[in-house]
Amino acid sequence: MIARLSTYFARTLRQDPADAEVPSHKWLVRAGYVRRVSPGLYSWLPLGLRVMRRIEQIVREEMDQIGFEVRFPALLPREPYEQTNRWVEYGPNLFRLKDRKGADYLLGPTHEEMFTLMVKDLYSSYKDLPLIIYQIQTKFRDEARPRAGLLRCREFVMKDSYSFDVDDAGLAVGYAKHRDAYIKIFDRLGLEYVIVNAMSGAMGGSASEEFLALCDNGEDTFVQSDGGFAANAEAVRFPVAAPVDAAGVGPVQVIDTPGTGTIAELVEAVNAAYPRAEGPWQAADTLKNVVFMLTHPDGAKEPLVVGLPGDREVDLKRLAAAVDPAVAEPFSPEDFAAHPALVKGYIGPVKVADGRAEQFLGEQAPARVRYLTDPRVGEGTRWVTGANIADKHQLDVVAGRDFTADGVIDVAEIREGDPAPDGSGPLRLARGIEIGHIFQLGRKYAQALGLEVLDRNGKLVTVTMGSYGVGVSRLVATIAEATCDDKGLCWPRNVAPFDVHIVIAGKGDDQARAAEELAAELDRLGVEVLLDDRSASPGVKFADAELLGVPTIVVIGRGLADGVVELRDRASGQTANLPVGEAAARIAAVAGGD
RNA sequence: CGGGGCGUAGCGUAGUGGCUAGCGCGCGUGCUUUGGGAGCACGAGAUCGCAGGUUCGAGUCCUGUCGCCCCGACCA
Repeated sequence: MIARLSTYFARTLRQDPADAEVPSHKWLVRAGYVRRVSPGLYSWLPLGLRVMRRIEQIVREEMDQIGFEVRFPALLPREPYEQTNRWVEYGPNLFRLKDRKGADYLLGPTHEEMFTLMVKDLYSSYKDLPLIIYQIQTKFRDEARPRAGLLRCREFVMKDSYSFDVDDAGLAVGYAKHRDAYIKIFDRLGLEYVIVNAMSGAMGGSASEEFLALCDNGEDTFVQSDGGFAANAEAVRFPVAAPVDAAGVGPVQVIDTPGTGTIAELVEAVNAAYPRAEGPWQAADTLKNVVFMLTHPDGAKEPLVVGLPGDREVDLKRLAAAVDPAVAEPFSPEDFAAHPALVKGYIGPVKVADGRAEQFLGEQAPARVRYLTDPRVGEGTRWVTGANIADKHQLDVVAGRDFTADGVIDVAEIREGDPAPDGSGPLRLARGIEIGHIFQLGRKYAQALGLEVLDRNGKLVTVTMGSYGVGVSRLVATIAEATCDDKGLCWPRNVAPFDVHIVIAGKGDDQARAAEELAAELDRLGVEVLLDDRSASPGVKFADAELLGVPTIVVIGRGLADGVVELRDRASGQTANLPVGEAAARIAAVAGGD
């Protein structure tokens, strides 16, 4: 096809929109691909739609290799979501509405229920399985804070698919098929990405993995080692430190440390009053004990003390993942008032009474408080820590000798250079955009909705499921983010809105005629052409061509007198002159077509 | 929900309580121009987010309200 810019429904902006923060958002708006309607809601202009459709098509082609495309309504009745309890569980993120009769509806945030019910409707035997079905459809989530343009929206296009199997082995196969399909999709899109474990170690192996496109503007933090380890920062679990010999360590000593509510003050005070032979005390020699108030799903409240080396902070996101489904909040002044045994700034696991050290936090605490320690607090490690008395700390508190924690909690911040849990080298921290997620769901939805089939013994078994998502509209922004430069967008060939952007850079009739002829010839060769036939000056047209990001730009201008047109590669900036007679064939060879 | 910032033409913005709200881009008409965001002339386009209030007089001050952006909380 040939599209003419003089009449094309698009408008480029010369200045950055005031509300655009990330590059993808800025360029997509400036180049006339999308418009913001409201926070998290975007309208798609022809250029943007063409890119999204091409991405969608790549996703579809790979999904068709493993499953069947279907489509459900976006507007859904409450009932199925009631059955799986998600009408309640999904909480405020669910868009809810009523029809004229007052019946409850929702806008689908994801479609497990509908897929499960459709399979239940059609299938009833193990012989029908395995099955993979998918849809590419608009999803709605009332995000607390939409952000970063198209990266986090309230309405977005997602490919969601679901696998159905009689047993766990089958589920593993469906999961692996999706993993492979996603690798093909993201490779075809030219994205740099990592596959990270999304869940905490307890669940084990491959139950859930995320595909994260590398991007500094991404919302997810992940860690990576040269040895191949990769995980979501929330999901990393470090091994507990091996026991060390503490035989030579003297008994716990209580020391005076007035006014040392923070680790920095403590380290300074201890160095001044109790210098040691091995060199100055460091923050890492202290055992910091941080209190949180947990709220369990049933509403019950419980204090939790986390013990970790004093040079580390608690990472609140890692904490949230570790205590899920409970919710952790910092201990408030009221909480401290209600728990006088916990002396703010001086909390420790040991109490010294009559010269004897005894367990305080954990088992023997007066009002039992759960005490969990960082994996670095291994048996035999020796610490400076709070004495549970205002203005007093303790020296030579040894883990395992003087106290035993109730367990391990790995919520300390991860630092660049920390060793990978599997020994594969130092970790690097990086950010990514979640573009895909694969997840072994299990039987939750099948059970709730009664999806059972007869097995080969004639016995009813509940089907096991997987759910798998790709953020299609998010991919538009992700690719833009990954490929744009200081001039604008720069699309990979297989998702670009057009194959070739022809700029008429001269005012002469011959140039316009040559451009039209070239466009027509390219069109015959199956190349999709955007022809800038506007009467604007060349500078405007060059700038717009770079802004729009079509990978191949052809300039027909002053070179025409010498019988050549100019071929420019948007990404590399390289240019070449082509004889007019050969131009169409040579351009079609680089720019593709049918 | 907490913190910070901002609402003036399609976009980007200026505007000590005082004349008819200014500028750039974009838009229309005409002439000139055409290889890196052209020039000249004329022109259209704004109930200054909304509602109250103070004042002889409010874009400007006060109160309320709505909306937007960023950080965090929350959330896939």
